[in-house]
Amino acid sequence: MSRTRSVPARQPSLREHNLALVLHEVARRGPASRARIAAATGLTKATVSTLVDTLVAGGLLRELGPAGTPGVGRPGTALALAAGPVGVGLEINVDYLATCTVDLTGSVRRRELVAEDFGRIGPEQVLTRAAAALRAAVDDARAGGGCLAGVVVAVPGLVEAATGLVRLAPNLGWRDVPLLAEISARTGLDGVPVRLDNEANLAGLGELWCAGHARADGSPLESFVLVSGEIGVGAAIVLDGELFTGMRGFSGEIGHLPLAPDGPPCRCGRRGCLEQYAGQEALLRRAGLRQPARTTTGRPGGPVERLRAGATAGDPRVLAAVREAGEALGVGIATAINLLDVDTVVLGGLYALLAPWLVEPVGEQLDRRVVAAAWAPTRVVVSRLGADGAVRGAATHAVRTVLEDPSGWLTRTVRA
Amino acid sequence: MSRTRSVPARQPSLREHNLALVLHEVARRGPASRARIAAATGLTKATVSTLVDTLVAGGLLRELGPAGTPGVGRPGTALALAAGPVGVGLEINVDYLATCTVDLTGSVRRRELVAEDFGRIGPEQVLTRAAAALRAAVDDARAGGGCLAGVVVAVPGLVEAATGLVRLAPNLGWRDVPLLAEISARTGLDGVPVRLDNEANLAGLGELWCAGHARADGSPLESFVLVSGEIGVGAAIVLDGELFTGMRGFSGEIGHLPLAPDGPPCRCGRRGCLEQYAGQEALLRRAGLRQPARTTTGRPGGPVERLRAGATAGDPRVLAAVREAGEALGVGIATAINLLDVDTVVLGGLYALLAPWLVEPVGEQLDRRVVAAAWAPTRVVVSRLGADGAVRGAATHAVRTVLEDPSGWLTRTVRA
DNA sequence: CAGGATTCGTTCAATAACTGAACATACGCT
DNA sequence: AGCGTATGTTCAGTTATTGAACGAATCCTG
Repeated sequence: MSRTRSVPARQPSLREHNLALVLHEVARRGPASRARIAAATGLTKATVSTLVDTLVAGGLLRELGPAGTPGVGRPGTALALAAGPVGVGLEINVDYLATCTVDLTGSVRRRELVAEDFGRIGPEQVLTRAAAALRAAVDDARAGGGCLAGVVVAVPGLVEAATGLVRLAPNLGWRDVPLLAEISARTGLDGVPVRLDNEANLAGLGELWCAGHARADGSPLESFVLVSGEIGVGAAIVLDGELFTGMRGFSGEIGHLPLAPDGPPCRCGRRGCLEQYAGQEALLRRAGLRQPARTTTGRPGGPVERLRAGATAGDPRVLAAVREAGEALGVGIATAINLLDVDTVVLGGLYALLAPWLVEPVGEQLDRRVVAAAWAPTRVVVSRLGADGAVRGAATHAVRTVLEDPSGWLTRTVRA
Repeated sequence: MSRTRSVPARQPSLREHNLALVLHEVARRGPASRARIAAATGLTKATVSTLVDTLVAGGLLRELGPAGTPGVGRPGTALALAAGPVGVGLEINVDYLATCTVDLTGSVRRRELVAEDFGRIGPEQVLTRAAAALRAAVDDARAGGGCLAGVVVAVPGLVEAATGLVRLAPNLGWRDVPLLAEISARTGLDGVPVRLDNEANLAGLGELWCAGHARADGSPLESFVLVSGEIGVGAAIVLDGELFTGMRGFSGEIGHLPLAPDGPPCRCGRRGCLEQYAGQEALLRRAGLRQPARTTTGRPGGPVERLRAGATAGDPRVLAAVREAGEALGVGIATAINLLDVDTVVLGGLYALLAPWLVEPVGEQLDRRVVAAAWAPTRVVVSRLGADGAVRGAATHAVRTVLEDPSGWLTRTVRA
């Protein structure tokens, strides 16, 4: 936001701002007439009319025809988001590859999931498969007449968005992989913006945009921390409806929070990290379940399902392990909340599946450890997208650029 | 920033933005001619001229007369910040009360410090003294012809900026004190905006604006975490030149980060909190120095000075205590950095005074525990304002509102 | 020392975009 | 059928930036 400050505001800046304002209004509150939009935004009916004209001409809004709303007065013609441009999300994970195509309205146009163990084969081959899957999604989108707004790739690990590098993805066995360059080279998507982000971060955005969470007063949930349990433990920080990525995109690394100086040894070289209590492998080990090949969240028959089944059946070892994980997680989340002062925690990934057994121990720790708990009560909710969050978030993130800057999008597509 | 999105941009919005742009340019890079400002901001010379006219008329800029810069071409007339409006900061602390008056250029007009033990007397009396000190500062500022832009009050504790309440200030023994209302009632400053914030937060802003820190490449330091050691341990989070306060202003509570489940008991009811290793009282106790009356940072002859003297003299108990505090602090800071991904830590308050003995252990822990350390090296620097930070930050914060929104300031002062 | 080169700041017509009011349109109600 | 009401468009008016032209002030050069 400070970046905006250093750029001059010319006349067209007004237009840009107000176009986005109108489009956002429709996106948030659904179809509405010009008059209603004017009232809601504070713009004049006249202005809204001209803005709507350019948005309709640009394929971002469409008229629904005379509204059937009964009432006195001339009925307005409702305006809704046009399907218009689409965004594509690609998720590369340990044991599957997923793509997702989403249009402006947020509806999913296409989903694909390729299951395969990617922890075993090298980055080269994974990237080839990923590029093929992406290519298929893009071709399909274009065949369907959609204009491609962008692509966002989700990877579990330490991701440097600015350079497009995957710095460290322990579960994939990657280190300093130039993912963006490789993907671009293998798909040849010229002119299409391709971005990269952490899987937990994108799951956070998915939860923000696609899950329809609401606070107690009905307003949308716009600030929260999503903790995502996989092999590691990651967190997405969403503040005022925006993802907080940190200076280089490395925010939310909560997995190696030290809990006990003499706890179990961690692969990071220290002891007693959160991951050693609440990570997937630790959880399985402590629950007494056999350690299988590395697998992520919630495949049927997978290890997490067995964990869930054990908990449901009342297996005392499983219940104890999950409770301990919940307590450890609660300590970690309390630390994050003390630092960030957000009031909502979303349990994601693995934790969404184990939520029934986690909510209580987590909540207990929060009540005990959040310094401002007396004045700022915290809420624990469960992810509604589960393992889908990251791809959904990625695809929506891609198409959302149009919503954020319709003016830029319009000029770009007119040029092309 | 999302808040801005929901408001229509009218014609005057351009003016507001560009006025701020021009004023910021002068504030950041010092006196400059109209032509230079135009080049730097990207605005036209014509536009800059009219903007400068209104800023000069409003008393925010002044002409320095023909510039003596040698060179071909007609010399420009340099424009500099006018002293113009002033901001007043008031700090209420455990053993002193401080006020500070700062003008637009950032220079301190007046400082006052009243030493007294405020931990012993109730809020009522403290507020009366504080109001008197504030009243004196305001009267003095007005007598000097300055127009008062605002007042900011700094308090060590959990502060709810939105309501003006001090929720919890353990060192003062306060709980749910309606500070803003009380101060307003006792000073009768009608029409002057009075705000409230946490002492550590304001020290962070002081460091941001008044200390002239620079990164390795010479650019100003705009993202950092300031850890401030007093009786408790607090942190200010500054991101992209803006203070991050959290949803309700409770961010940065790092003092009760759990380090060891079986560590020394803490007044919060749990064990092994950071405060029990790195807080002032714990530090004194562990160093084997007598526990005196509660006193804050760095009064000559005070306990912190004795600590410093002990370390300088090489007292092994003191050195061991300080090193342990540094290690504990390092763990806490590493946690914050893993979550936030900032690259600089500022040691403030007590820690600024003990910095020579802290930098090494803190740095060691950061190298070991920051997950992204290999790609995102962290830097530890020392506060340059020390105990002055909070008042300076508060006063500057007050006057900075004018810099952020000159247009609003101009209309407000014309009305008055 | 006169003329050219160069940079600074102002003036003025042109342009972009929002506003407000007036007006035509379309519907429900009596 | 006619009135009241809400919608959407048209048009003149206002605000603020732009671009180009111009006078002003200084340095450099022959």
